[in-house]
Amino acid sequence: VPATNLKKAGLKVTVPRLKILSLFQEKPYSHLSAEQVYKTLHSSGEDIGLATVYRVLTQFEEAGIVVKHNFEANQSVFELQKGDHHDHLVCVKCGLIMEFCDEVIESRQETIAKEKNFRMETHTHCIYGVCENCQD
Amino acid sequence: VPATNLKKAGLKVTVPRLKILSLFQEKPYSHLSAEQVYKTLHSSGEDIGLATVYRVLTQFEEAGIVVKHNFEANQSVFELQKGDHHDHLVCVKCGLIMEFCDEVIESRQETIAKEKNFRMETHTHCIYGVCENCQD
DNA sequence: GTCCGTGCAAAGGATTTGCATAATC
DNA sequence: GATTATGCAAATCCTTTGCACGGAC
Repeated sequence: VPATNLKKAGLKVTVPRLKILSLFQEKPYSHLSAEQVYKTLHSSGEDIGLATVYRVLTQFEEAGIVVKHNFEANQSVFELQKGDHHDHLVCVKCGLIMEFCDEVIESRQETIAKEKNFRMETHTHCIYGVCENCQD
Repeated sequence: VPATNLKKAGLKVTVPRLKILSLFQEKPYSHLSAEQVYKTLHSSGEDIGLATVYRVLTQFEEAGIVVKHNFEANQSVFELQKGDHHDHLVCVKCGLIMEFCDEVIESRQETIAKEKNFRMETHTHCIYGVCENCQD
């Protein structure tokens, strides 16, 4: 029901928006760069401009449909906002991305922000290392 | 003793490297972008090219003298490697960066990695929000 | 029909690189 | 003196923007 999701977000239903949203919904755990989205669509025969991909991803982020991460300095990646909050484990060998969520950490963070009179809005927490398969 | 630090890292002692290292050592808690380093040096009368600033910062990072962060998508910031580990709070209004370190969070992380048979190497943890001064 | 969305090409900003000169050891 | 570093300008990469056309409602 990608069309419904778009309407709910106050976005007109257009081909680029539908295709991009479907791409993320088909693989809810994928973390894609704008370039990857662009190339994937093109290899499926879709003729969607890279500028449009950037614009749509930005709109999706503002609408809370996707989340943007800057795991690496040179490019951002996007993943579907699945409703839950979670953080990431990233394998530095194979690029595998796993998710985790820990209540103890979540509540400690709030305490820390409070202590510093800081109004927390979001946070990112990413553990880098080697996944099970890459440890041979 | 910036010159000693450079030699220990296997880097020739040059004016740009000395000046850049001194800048970080004078303010051990500063988090500076390449552009900020460049501008600060110029307002002190130093004539150091921006390309050199980038090259030196990269070398310092490889030598473990500074740490690079991608808090924001569009530019990286660098801070002195002080030996300790710590994480960050970033003000989304004024860009202020504060540091924190929490033992509870640190140990929970290790537990999480262990549960997933993941060998943790590093991690980044960044809380975004509004600092005391920007809350008016 | 109006307004918003898109594609393309050009612009923008951060970072990197090529090359001749200048500095270090 | 040989080698490495620097400065400048040009190049590169990711991302954004201007504009005329096409599509959604």
